[in-house]
Amino acid sequence: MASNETWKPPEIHPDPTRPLYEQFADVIRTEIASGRLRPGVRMPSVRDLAGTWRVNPNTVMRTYRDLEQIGFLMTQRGQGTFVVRDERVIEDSKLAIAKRAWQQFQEVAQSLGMTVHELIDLATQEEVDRAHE
Amino acid sequence: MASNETWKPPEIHPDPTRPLYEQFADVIRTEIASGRLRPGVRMPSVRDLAGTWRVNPNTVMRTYRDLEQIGFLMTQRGQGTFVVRDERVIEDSKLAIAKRAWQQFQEVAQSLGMTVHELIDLATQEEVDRAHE
Amino acid sequence: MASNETWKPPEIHPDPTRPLYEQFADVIRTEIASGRLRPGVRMPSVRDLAGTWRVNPNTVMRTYRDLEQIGFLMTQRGQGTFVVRDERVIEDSKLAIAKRAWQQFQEVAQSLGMTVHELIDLATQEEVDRAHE
Amino acid sequence: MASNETWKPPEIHPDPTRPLYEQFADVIRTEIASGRLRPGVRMPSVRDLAGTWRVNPNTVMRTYRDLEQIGFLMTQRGQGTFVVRDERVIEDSKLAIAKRAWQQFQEVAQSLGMTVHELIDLATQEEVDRAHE
DNA sequence: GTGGTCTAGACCACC
DNA sequence: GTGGTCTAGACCACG
Repeated sequence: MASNETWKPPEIHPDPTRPLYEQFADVIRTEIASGRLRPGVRMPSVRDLAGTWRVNPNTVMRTYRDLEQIGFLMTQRGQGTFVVRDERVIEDSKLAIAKRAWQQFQEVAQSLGMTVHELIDLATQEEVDRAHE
Repeated sequence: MASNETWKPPEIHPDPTRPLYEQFADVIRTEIASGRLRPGVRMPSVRDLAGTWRVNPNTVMRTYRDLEQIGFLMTQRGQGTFVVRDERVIEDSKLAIAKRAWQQFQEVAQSLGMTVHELIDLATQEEVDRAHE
Repeated sequence: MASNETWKPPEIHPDPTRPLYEQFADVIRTEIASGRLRPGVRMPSVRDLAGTWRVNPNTVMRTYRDLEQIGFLMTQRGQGTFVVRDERVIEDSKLAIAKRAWQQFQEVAQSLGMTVHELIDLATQEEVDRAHE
Repeated sequence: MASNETWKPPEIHPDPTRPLYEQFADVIRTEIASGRLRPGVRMPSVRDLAGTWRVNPNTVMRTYRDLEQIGFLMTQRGQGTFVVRDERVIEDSKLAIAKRAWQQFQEVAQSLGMTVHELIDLATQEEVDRAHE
């Protein structure tokens, strides 16, 4: 069932203001989405990855658990943790993430009484006003 | 000097995963941005709002303090807490909120290895996929 | 004992972030130091000044009490409150205030490990650095 | 990643008229500016410093939070609180402190109806007056 | 009456 | 172990 391909964990540059486990999940998600981490590949063991990234194993464990919950990884007891084989599951997960992010963005727009387009315009326009202060 | 308008605090539905004081600040920000809470209006006293929302006064105080620091509210000693009169400050704060929301959205896109346009397309065009289930 | 001269309280523009009684004391001190309020002149009654400035009489009372303590005013029971007659007392008070302000400034300098001259230079130089950001 | 240097908290002599958390922030700011507390050093834990100074942990936490907001400290979740590494941030903060101190000094001068130069002269040349007492 | 400070102590998230 | 949130309640400064 396991693929023989391997995966080389990228270097990390953690932002100390966000939870590590969350940033690690982002990294792995990106690796999967970009195709560098392919369906069916076996993930490094929690201990190995924790060693590579010089962090507490509990932190990596939490990352794996979260990625399992959103459907990117699956664990087989005694065998290890694998990238989910069915690409459709991954696509569905990406879709769920996209929808959630978009919904949150819409909520901010609504909370400011604006449309999403107005909000994007506001966020991306460079402040000309500041010039004459 | 103070406005005689009043404001009726909306009902709250706290999300247990985020700090109350933060969610309260979001609620008040929304009320201001939407025009329901207008510049110059006096806020309910810390004790009153704490009573209405059934929380500890310190929690409301923390919310008021944070909103004061980012320029939404101002306190007059012994008089109460007021929505800032200067609309420009509010506009500036809206800009900051917009930029933050947009940045978070961009980060999600990046973590999935997509552009923001691709992410928006994905989030808004899911009906096609559902057809073949 | 009382002078027949009178004093017309200036208009005030309170800064809502500082105690009123403190700002009022500043105003009266300035009036005395500038010669507009002369030694021996009888101050308005607490009620009158509170009426003129539209504030709580307790606030004016606190101001008078503080100015009495630093030697600018003196109260004669049943007669009212007067600007101290002896100019030397006022000069001494000014000196005390000056020394205290200067000492505080020196303490800040020391706390930053700088001389007062360096601190003044730092505070008054316009930031050239900011230009290239 | 963290520095191994340590820091011995100085003794404190609280002034009962000012908030403890504010005085604590002043103490720490002084320690940083004077070089006794160096960039990257780990601060004592909230609980430890509260024990050393015999105050409630919440009070120390408030100090740390405020110093974090103005850019002196930074927190790493589960790891502790550290003096910010970037010396530029500290220089900026020093500038802000200098400007504030100078502004307060100017305000005193204004409240006495004097220029800052006259105020400095008055504060530093009092020995002449004393001669004729 | 208003906001603000401080304490004591419980409970949680993170590493 | 770390910091962070929240509560309960006392006490103070201000107007």
